[in-house]
Amino acid sequence: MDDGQPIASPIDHEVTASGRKPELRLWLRMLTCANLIEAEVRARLRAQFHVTLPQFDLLAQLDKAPDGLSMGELSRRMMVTNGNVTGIADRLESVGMVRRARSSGDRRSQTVTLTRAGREAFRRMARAHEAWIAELFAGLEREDMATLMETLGQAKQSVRAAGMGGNAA
Amino acid sequence: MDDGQPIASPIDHEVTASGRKPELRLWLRMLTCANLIEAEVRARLRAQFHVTLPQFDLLAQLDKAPDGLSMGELSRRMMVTNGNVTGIADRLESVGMVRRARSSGDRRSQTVTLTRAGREAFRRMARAHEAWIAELFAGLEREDMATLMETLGQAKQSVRAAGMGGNAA
DNA sequence: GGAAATCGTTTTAAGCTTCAAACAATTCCC
DNA sequence: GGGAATTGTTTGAAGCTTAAAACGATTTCC
Repeated sequence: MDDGQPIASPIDHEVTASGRKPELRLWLRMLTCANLIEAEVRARLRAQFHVTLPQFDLLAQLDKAPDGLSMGELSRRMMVTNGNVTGIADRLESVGMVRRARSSGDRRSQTVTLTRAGREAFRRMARAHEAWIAELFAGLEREDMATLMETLGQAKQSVRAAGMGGNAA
Repeated sequence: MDDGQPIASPIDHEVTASGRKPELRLWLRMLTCANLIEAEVRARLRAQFHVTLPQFDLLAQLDKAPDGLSMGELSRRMMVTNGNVTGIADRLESVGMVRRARSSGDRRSQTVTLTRAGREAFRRMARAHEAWIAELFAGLEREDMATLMETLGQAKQSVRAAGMGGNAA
């Protein structure tokens, strides 16, 4: 046989974080938490639907845009590079989940749409996905969820502010 | 020139999340937040130290283990697959940041250690990294940080419990 | 002592990701 | 109208990631 260790769970940076600044510990905890969930979702998408997480993300964008999206628009919405979208769309197209067609107005542009099969498959996945997430957070008090939502919102704002100010043009 | 859109920030799944279960919205918010920070750190590590995030993670593990670690132990601590560590260590070795040596006791095993240069470089990075994180969270109230830390801890527990029960052997 | 199982690591194939460069079509602007 | 800049997409190179298979060394256990 082999010894392969199938699913390697995500990084638990936290074990490492004893005598450090509280910001760092907070970051490591958030990262661990997000990685745990992401790994779980990724594994289930793969096992139950034979799709990768980025593929699921792309399908989700298209599902919300009945008229389809251009590659560039997809790239913006998913917030990954253009080249990245090209590859993901290629694979989804080769499986018949999406279709690409030259846009009428602008011949540079391609419009990507869900095929019927793609939409049906995605709907099934989305239902399951929503249930998984609820399941993963089931151990959380109603109130804690609200608190988390709120404080994460503040964190997000803080990060965006700092990221802009400290970095961008 | 070219048109390349350099840094593509991480996915803001949130825009997409209106009429959904609160768990889903919470998850999307957490993901956005983590992605924003990760992208920022990744970009800064690259720009200022010419290192990738996984490389930084590996160095961090070694820095805390003065006697070095085996490949397998690194893999466990970083919680990624063995093969993954092989590649990251290869690259760090080729740049002279780490060294690999056959273990004395067990000839299957390799012990990876930081070189002097590797350790010095890492220390510089770690200092900067800690400051970046503090900077990114600077907009957060002291109290909110504590709350986040606490509720994220609960979330982590919930996820781990569900991940196990719902999935593993 | 030797076959079988296990363990530590690397390799391989497939996919994701970025940045940068290349191309083509379009728009700007004179 | 025609050259220059811009825009939409793809391609290429490098690195990360996983799962699965391959290998060698070691341990187990008869």
